[in-house]
Amino acid sequence: MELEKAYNPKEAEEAHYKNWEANRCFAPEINENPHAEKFSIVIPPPNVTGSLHMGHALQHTLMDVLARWKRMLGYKTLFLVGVDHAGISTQLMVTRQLKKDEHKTPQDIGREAFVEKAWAWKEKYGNTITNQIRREGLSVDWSRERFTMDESLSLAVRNVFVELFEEGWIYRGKRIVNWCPKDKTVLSDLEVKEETRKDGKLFYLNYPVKDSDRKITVATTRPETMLGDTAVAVNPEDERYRDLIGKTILLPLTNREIPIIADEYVDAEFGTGAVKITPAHDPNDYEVGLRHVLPQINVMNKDATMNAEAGADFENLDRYAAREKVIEKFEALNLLEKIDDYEIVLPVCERCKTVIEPYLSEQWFVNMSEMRDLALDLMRTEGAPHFYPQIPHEKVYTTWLENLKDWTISRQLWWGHQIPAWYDEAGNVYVARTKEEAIDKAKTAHLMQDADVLDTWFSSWLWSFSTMGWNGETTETEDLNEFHPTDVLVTNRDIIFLWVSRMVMSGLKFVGEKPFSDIIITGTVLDKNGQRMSKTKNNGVDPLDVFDKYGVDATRITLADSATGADFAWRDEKVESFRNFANKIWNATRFCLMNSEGARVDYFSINPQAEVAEILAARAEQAPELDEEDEEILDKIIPEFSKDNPKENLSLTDRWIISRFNKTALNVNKALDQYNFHEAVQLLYHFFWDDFCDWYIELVKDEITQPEPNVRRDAARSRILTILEQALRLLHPFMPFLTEELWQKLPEVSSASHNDAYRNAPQTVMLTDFPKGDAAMIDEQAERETQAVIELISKVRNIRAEMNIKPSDKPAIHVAADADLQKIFTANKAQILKLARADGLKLATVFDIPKASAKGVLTGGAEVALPLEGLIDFAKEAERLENQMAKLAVEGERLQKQLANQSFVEKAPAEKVREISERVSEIEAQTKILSQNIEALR
RNA sequence: AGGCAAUUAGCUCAGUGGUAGAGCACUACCUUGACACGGUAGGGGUCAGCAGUUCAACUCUGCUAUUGCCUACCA
Repeated sequence: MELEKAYNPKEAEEAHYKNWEANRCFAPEINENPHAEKFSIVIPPPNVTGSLHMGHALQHTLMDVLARWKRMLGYKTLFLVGVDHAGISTQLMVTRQLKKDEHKTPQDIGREAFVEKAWAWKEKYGNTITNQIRREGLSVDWSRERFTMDESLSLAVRNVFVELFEEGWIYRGKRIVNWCPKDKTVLSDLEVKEETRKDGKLFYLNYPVKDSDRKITVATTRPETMLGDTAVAVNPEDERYRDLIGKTILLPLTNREIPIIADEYVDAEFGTGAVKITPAHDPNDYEVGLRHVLPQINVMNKDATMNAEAGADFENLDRYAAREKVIEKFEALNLLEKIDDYEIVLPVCERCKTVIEPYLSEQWFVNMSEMRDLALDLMRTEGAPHFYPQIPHEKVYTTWLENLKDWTISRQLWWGHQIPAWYDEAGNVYVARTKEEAIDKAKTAHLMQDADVLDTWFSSWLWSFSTMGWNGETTETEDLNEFHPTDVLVTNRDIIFLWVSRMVMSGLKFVGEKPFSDIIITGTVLDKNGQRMSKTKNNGVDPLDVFDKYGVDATRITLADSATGADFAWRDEKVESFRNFANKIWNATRFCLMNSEGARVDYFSINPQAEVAEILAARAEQAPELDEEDEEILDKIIPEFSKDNPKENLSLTDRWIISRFNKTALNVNKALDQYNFHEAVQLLYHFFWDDFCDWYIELVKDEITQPEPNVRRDAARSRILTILEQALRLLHPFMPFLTEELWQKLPEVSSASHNDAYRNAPQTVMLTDFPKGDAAMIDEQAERETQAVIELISKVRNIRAEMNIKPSDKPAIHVAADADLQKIFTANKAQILKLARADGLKLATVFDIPKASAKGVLTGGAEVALPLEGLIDFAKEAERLENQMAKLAVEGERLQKQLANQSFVEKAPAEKVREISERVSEIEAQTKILSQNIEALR
């Protein structure tokens, strides 16, 4: 089979995803093992109006790596996907479209028609993000795809609302809330962001005191709110104003008299020490107002224009126009003290960036104290959920819970879950699951449902279990039994409060268990300058562009490699290097396939012990007529070799790569167990590139590429193919498309290593057995011996490069070494000569070589020399050796000093002391050889 | 204002109480039948600064500086 010269991701991506999805490979039911352990992840539901960004790509990659890994390990795996209905965003989109297409407002068409349009919008555009999730290669079970406004999930919302109301945790009340005048809805504290304005102003207004010629100066950033002032407050201890407390102010521009009150809230040191109090337009003033029983005068409409309460001069003016007009009038009245420049921090709407107006209105709230305590207890008693990284997230989470405030859950929107509360004509409220129930309770049919909907988070906080069929009435389903709690949640730190903590609280409250055991908080993907990506800065990197340019697999493994928990700057150079890695894998496979005739992928080819053991065990138990067949298999797999000691059938190089592979597999599993994605990627990268490509392929190349079929060649071909196949499995969770593409091209894979749980499933690498790594196959001796071969080759190459020997020149290699090393070098002579580009290998215990040679020292006191008659520059060679000696001297000196230190020898662990003295001897031995060699050159 | 984190090679980042690592970039050589998205060999770091604990500190502690994030905001 001949492959293209380079990997082309596009085709593979489309074909394989379609195939996996069509064959339902992602559904947990593909696992036929009734005793399989369970593994589940629910995706944080992206916004239905949204599209994929780097943060998603990062988190999705990690989730999919875990899901694919566990699935291959034989876990019955549920990776559940869905989107949320994004109340405000969707409403904005639909409103905009309505205006564009029909020049109408939502009010023009009415609630029912608007909601219909929103559903139509969702059907038409709402699959953008889910298609992008397919593009990413996520192994999510599409048959269980959920939407927060699905019937069952909506029922869950209603039931939860009713339960919390009946228990007294949900209440309705008039409060100062964060009001977005553009979206015309309340927002929770968490949906409000801050924006610093350097061009802000602080206005100083003079308020005349009644029956006096004195004035009190108050400072404000929002002068228009003075129209709603109902008091001026000073600190009770403030000498300057003490005599004025109890007097009244003639509030300019109105005909109101307002009291001067004393309240500790006022900081005498700040500003003028006197504060205007506007209870209907400021949260602090609201509190002051309650304490002093002040009237609350709301001077604004819901769109932040002034209302009739503001007076005829101001009615219908926008808040900013009103601000100017107030200032003009104060100036005209000679009551404007001054205007200072003032850097101001404004609260803005997270979505539309409109400046939030603190606004007095009636809303629904949840008192979270009971649920908060459940979550805090869980952390105290079980340490759950366990945060990765634990620091600092666990502390941030608990601290926030400890200071939890009530949650504003009503939203003045039409798109969402309408609040299940009805009012009779007298204004009494009836909370019920359905209108019928409400009528029963109210004993009248003349009921009006609350017009507001619930915060989108009020449905997504139920996500871990509402997606599995819990709706408050059905509370037990097979999925819940099998897959809840989920194993791990992967998300970013921005929604620890908005979502994570609330999910924990709802899980404990409604299903009596945590929603997930572990939670991975990823870092933020920054732009290449380390700046946060944002639409305003237009510095975002679109993952889809990256997919197009470098392939999905390269992007995924880049993200996994970057996932250490810390923020990181996105650099194209990095994904480029992983694109190169993908290409390396492609070409290594290409090489193996070019030389695959006569070979088969068979696990026993790299573990003949297992094969022999299995056959001998079968022979012992079963009828003797199997014997002939067994002999045949033995002959085929381990031809010509000892059947009594199968390990000897493998060459040193084979034992080495098998050891390296098993070590890598063990460590990759260990890294993934700890969610250490970076470590796993590094292990895979270096195993594949350094061990497999740079050394293993090169060392076995001659044998593999023999043109004539023979048993040794074919056995070697089987081994390299088998190791490659195992490596592809190991890489699969990170690079699903490339590995599938290549795996499909391998010669038939013997059944010996198939994953039993998926025996009736289609042939795909994603349902093979994930290599766990076998400690028994780690062979430290083989690693040491191969290291010696590698060191020898590298040393010769180093000398060649430093002495500028042409590639075409092939000197002989002289080695002085002990008997053991000589044996190893002899056994690998052919490879050494080839890779070092040499023409002969002369082994001896003691050197006897021409003076004109370049020499090098190897570990263990062995020496290597290249005779370079006529080529060598004696002075240059001496200099080269002296440089090496100088380097050793620096290290030796430091270590000598350490050994000379009495307290080091006494207090340091004996092993450490021994290690260092051994190293010192090694350095001394090498130095001696080097100086002899230098001497010989003179 | 309070809290937290970071500071390691030119760049982006790993890492560990016991001789500093990767990728990219850089230098020299190489179009050798898997791969130039490649190969071979190299150069490059007082691990922000100061003090302390320790036989030993890049790693632990404290302080300082710079940067970033979060929380709360005073009109």
